[in-house]
Amino acid sequence: MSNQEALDQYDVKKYRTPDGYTSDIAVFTIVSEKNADYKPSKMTLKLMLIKRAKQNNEKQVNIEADKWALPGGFVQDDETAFEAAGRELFEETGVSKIHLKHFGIYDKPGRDPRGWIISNAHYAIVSSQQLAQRKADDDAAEVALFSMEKVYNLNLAFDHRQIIKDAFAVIKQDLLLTTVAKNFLPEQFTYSELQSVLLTVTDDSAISSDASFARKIKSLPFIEVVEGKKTQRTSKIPTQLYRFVHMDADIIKPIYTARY
Amino acid sequence: MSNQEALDQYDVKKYRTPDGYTSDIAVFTIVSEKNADYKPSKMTLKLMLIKRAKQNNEKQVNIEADKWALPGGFVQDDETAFEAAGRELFEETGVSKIHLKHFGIYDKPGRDPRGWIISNAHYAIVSSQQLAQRKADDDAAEVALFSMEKVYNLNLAFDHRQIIKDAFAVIKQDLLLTTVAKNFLPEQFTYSELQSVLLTVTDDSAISSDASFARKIKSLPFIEVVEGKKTQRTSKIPTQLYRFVHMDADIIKPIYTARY
DNA sequence: GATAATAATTAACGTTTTGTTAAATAAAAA
DNA sequence: TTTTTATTTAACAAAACGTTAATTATTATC
Repeated sequence: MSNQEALDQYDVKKYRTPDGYTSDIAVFTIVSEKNADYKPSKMTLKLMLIKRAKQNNEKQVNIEADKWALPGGFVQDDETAFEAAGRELFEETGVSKIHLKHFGIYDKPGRDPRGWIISNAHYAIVSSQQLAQRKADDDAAEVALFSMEKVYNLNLAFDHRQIIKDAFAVIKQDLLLTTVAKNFLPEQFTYSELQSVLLTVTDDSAISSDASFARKIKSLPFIEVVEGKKTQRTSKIPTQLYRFVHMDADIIKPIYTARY
Repeated sequence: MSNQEALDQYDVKKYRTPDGYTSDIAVFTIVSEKNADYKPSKMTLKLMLIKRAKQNNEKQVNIEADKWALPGGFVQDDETAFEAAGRELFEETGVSKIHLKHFGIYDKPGRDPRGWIISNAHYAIVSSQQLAQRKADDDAAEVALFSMEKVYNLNLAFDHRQIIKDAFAVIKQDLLLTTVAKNFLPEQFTYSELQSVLLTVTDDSAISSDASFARKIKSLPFIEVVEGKKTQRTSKIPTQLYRFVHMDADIIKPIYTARY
């Protein structure tokens, strides 16, 4: 018998199936408070949340209305959860070509009172300029940025508290173990700009010490000097610019060979 | 209006919903070829696959029959995909309390000819003894272990080729960046046993050099000496045993502070 | 019973990297 | 002209590394 015959016999309704398949996105941005000219700015990692409207598009009372939530929505049957996340993020913020990563599935029975609804969690990295732009375009829904400490005081929808906690853990790990930090930086950056990004998630002394980090950055195989290019963004004296080099494989440095 | 009213108005059938929600498991084991007494054994990382039966439980022609596939099945509406993976693994191998981790979602439209079927990918670590046990109990379905190289020559079901590729990448990364290696080892182990496990996924010279690795293992904060305990499993001269210490937080060593 | 063989472990040592403190630099601000 | 400041280099002792060789404790062999 052929595969086709097997297919014809297959009864798709044999098992109960989910009532919904959704994607949510933890949108991260780094806001930098520029204190003065010729100074590196203090950076803070923030998460964008939206306040759920009282009514949905059909003018009905919205589920989990008035609570803060991750942006997201239902996955269509012609796309993956990852593609849906990209689409929804574009609808919400107007930005595409941003860093987006799937990091987990949230499917505990009862997590959504509407039924058996599965959520795919993603995180995205968007520049604060891009977010500011969106805010100006559309102020229908309330949108705000929260630091890691402030976010847990909010009244959060569904199981978003847990998703957010996991999202912060994942982005912290990725910032330190991969080169995603590049998405928070301009294409060319100074050692202190990269340092500031990393210090939003770590207090490692090898990173926080200027002398150590400025010396170390020159020997990292995934970062290169931009020959002869300097900037005065962060200091009076012209400062060397660096850029990430394209790597086709991830860098994996075993915990068994690190220094402690 | 209350949340309850919102719930009553909510129409669960507004969006098309998936036709199936499944969990698949990449079951890894390490087989060690013991060449002789008083010698460390050569270890190889292998993946367990099952050959899909010609007929399903209802005596119908099975979908993707005769192809090799990851064990798995449908998630029930009272459990998470992760719980389903644990249940299915127990049904399949008879083992519980093994290391199990969700690592991805596979939901590309068309990936399964039966309809819109979403697969949750997990990997599990099972000792080869536990697998050998199962083989003896039930030889109805064909089960076999394949090395990373051999597996890609097989006729694989659905999109399992991609899932397997990703599973190998994830376990490689986890073996080097976390302490999951402990699940491949007895509670107490020699430096060469740990070394052999790591060498199944890396050829890092700091790990493959005996002198370096034997010196280094003593300074790792997540491994401790078992005072006064030695074994002759791997050498004529009694060899020091080590164990992993329980850590409540993951070790994260930034790529920005590593040596290159 | 002496000798060879072997995996684990330590020693030895020159090289590299680190942590730290201090000095040098170059431009702006006072 | 002097002060200020972020960056960068220098200097140097301490730590860690890569490597080769020696030591150890046992089993296997003769």
